[in-house]
Amino acid sequence: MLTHAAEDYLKSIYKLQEKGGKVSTGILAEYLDVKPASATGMIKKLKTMKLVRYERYRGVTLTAAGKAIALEIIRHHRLLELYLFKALGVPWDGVHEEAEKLEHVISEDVEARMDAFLGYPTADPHGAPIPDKNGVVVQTASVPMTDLQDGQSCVVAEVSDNDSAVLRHLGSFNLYPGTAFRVIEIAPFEGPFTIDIAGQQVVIGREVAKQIFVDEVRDPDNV
Amino acid sequence: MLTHAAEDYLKSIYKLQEKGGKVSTGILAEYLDVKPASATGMIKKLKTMKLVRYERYRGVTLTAAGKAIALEIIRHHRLLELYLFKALGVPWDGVHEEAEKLEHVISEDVEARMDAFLGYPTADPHGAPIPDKNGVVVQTASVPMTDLQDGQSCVVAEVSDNDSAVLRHLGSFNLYPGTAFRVIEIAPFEGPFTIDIAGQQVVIGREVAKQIFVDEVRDPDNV
DNA sequence: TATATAATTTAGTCATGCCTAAATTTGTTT
DNA sequence: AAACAAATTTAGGCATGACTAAATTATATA
Repeated sequence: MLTHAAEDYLKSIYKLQEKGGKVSTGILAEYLDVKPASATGMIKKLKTMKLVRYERYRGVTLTAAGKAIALEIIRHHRLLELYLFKALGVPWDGVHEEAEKLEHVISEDVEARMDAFLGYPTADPHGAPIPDKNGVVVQTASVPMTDLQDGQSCVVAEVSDNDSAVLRHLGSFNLYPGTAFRVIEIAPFEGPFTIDIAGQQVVIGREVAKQIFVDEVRDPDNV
Repeated sequence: MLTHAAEDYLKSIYKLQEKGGKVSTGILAEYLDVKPASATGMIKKLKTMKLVRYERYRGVTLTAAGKAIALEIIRHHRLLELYLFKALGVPWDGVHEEAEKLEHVISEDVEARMDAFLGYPTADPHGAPIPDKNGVVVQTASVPMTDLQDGQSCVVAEVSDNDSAVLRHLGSFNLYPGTAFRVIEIAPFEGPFTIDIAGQQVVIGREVAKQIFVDEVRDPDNV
C-alpha cells in the first residue's frame, strides 16, 4: 500500500499532465505546496516503484500503473464529495477539504456502498466527472466561461473546487453545475462579465470566470 | 493538532486505565501491538504535552486534557461505527476496522451531522456507550456473561469489538446488543455455556463468553 | 557564443514513530 | 540481605517526508 503522500503526488501529477503533458518539478511542487527539492525526492521514489516516468530536468509523467492509482484516488475523492454533499448536507464549499483527508482512508467496500447509495453517479458536486471502478473517465467538451461572447447562453458544467471562498460566492447567487445563464455584457479591456441567472443580474470577475466551465453554448439567434 | 499515533496512545491509555488504574508500559505496548521501548518514547512526548502523568517504572495515567482528547477520539470512533452500520449497511464485524482509520480524520462538522442523522444515539453497534460532545460517558453496570449462573435470564448489553471473527460468529445466531437469552447449562470445569436465544439452543465457549456483557440478570424464580 | 537567470538536483538536517540490543530498575525469592 | 527474573528505559538505527543551502543544468538574452 502507498503512503498518503505518494498518493497525493500521483493525483497531482495526473491533474497537471491532463493539461500540459510532462509535469515539471517546480509546477508539481507549487501545486502541492512543497519545495521543489521535496518533489524531486518523492519523484525518485515513485520511479523506483515504476509508477512514474522520469528523467532529471525533463519532467514526470505517470505510467499506466501510476495512472490507475491516481484515478482510484480521484474516484474516492469525488464520490466522497458527492456523498458528503447529498447524504450529510455538507455545503459544497466544504466537501473538498473533507474529502481530501478521507480519500486516503476509506475502504473499497465503503466506497462501493456510497456509490450504490448515490445511484452510481457520474459527476461530483462541482461537476467534475467521477471515474468508474475501472478508471474510465468521461471527459466533457466544456469550455471556460472566458471563451463566451456577448449574448451567448449556456449551462454550467463544472466549477473548479480549489477555492472554497469562490464556491461560497457562486453559491450565493445559485450558480451550480446545471445552472443556465446568459451573458449580458462583457466589459472591455478584460473586464468582468455581467450575466443573467434566472432573471437576476450578476457580475463575475475574470479570475472567477476562468474557474467556471460551460456547455451547450448557443447564440441568441440560434434559439 | 496531534498525530494519529499520539491519538491512538491516548485512546488506549484511557481504555486500559478504566479497568486497572495506572497503565504499565508493557500492557500499553501489547495493547497497541508495539514494543515497550516504543511506548516509552511516546509516553515521554505525551508528558511534555501535559496530556499524561508519568514517572518512570511507575506507569501512566491521563491528565484532564489527555482524557478529553481520548474521549473525543472514542466518540468519533463509536459514532462512525454506528453511522457505517446504519447509513451504509456495513456489517457489524467490519465497522471497527473502518472506524479505526476514519476516527483520526473526520471533522467536527461531519461528526455533528452524523450525530444528528442518527438521532443523537448513546451506543454503538456493539453496545458501547458513545460519549457526548462534552466527553460525558454513561457507564452501564453490565456484568460479563461468565458471571451468570445456570437458569439465569438476561439481555446482551455490549460485545467486545476487537475480534471480527467472534462478531461474525455471534451474528450468525443473532446475538446482538438488546438480544435476550437464558442460560440452560454450564458445563463443569470451566466448560462452555449452552443458552437459549428465541427458542434456539446455542453453545458458547468461555473465551467468547468473556467478551459478552449482559444486563437485567434475573433468576428463573424471580420472573 | 558567452553569460546571466531560472529551474532542478544534490547533500545534509530534522521530526515522527517504529525497531533491536544492551543497560538499568523493581520486586520477589531464598 | 543477596541474587535472580521480569519489566522498563536508554542508546543507537531505520524509513518517511519535509526542509535549507549549495551545486548543477537548461534556457534565454545580449
